[in-house]
Amino acid sequence: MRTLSIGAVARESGIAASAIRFYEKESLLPVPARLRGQRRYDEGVFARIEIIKLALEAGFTIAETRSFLSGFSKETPPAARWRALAARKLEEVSELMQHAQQMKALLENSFHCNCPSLADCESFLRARRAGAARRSAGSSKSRGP
Amino acid sequence: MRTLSIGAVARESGIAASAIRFYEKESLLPVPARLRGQRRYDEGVFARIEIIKLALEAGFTIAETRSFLSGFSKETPPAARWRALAARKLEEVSELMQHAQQMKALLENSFHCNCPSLADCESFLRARRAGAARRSAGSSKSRGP
DNA sequence: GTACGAGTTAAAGTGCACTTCAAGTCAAGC
DNA sequence: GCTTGACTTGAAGTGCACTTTAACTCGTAC
Repeated sequence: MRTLSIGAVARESGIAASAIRFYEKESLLPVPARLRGQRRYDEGVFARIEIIKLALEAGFTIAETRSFLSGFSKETPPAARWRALAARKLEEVSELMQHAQQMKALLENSFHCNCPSLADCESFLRARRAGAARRSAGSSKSRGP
Repeated sequence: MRTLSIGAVARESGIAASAIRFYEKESLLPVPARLRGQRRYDEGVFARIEIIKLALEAGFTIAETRSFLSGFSKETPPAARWRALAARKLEEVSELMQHAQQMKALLENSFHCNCPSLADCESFLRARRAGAARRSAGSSKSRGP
């Protein structure tokens, strides 16, 4: 059975060895077996790393990602806590997507619009209206990813 | 004509006064008029702040947001540079949205899935396949917002 | 046997987006 | 006149996600 060094995992997963060690220290990755003092990983580590990447890229913090991962493990003692986190994060991710969508529209429009000023820009006004609607509905102070 | 103090703008826009000063220092906001040494804003500042918020929430850095804003102003000398930035950012925002979408699916699915381990989880495997497809197509190292 | 490359550690450093602090000015209310 | 509250400044501090550094150990190749 093939086991991999940290360097091999770094190359194949595309994340730095220092980041892998950091994730291990932060308990995002399990402490792997050792061969003469060096970490040895099996293929399963890639699945874990993919989730970590996904979560971090979607704006989860390290602590949240840890919770998320523990919510997935065989033992889920504080199921309620995990569900609450998931629900909250689901909202945040949805918001993030809305913002990204608006920014995307703004960027796309800015190619074929020559508004003299921001205040006249159609796509910007649309985005602003959407933002205002969201704000009046109940909002958050969350900084994106 | 109503002019507003920094405190009023902070309250109405929902961003801290310290952040407004910071944005001014970073040239995201124009230097406003002064009344007895204190900043006086007109209503137009809210439009500007909305774009700044949108851009930052969509993962733009301060420097990129500055470029974005200058791309919108009456004078756009380095139009090519701006278009290049916009195109690049458009890609990044699209990627961000994909990641967010995957994470959303993962979160939603994790409510009614009781996978014994990550490796068995359908929604996770879907996400992983999507990720792998993207990776092989050409990728980035961008950290989200 | 020694140079090389890849790994190990704890601790310090980095970049970003702000916030907080310390020390001050100013106008209004008591 | 003195307090209160909102503002001013530059400088230092914060939290996060890593990276870099320094000093070290191994196994392999020459």
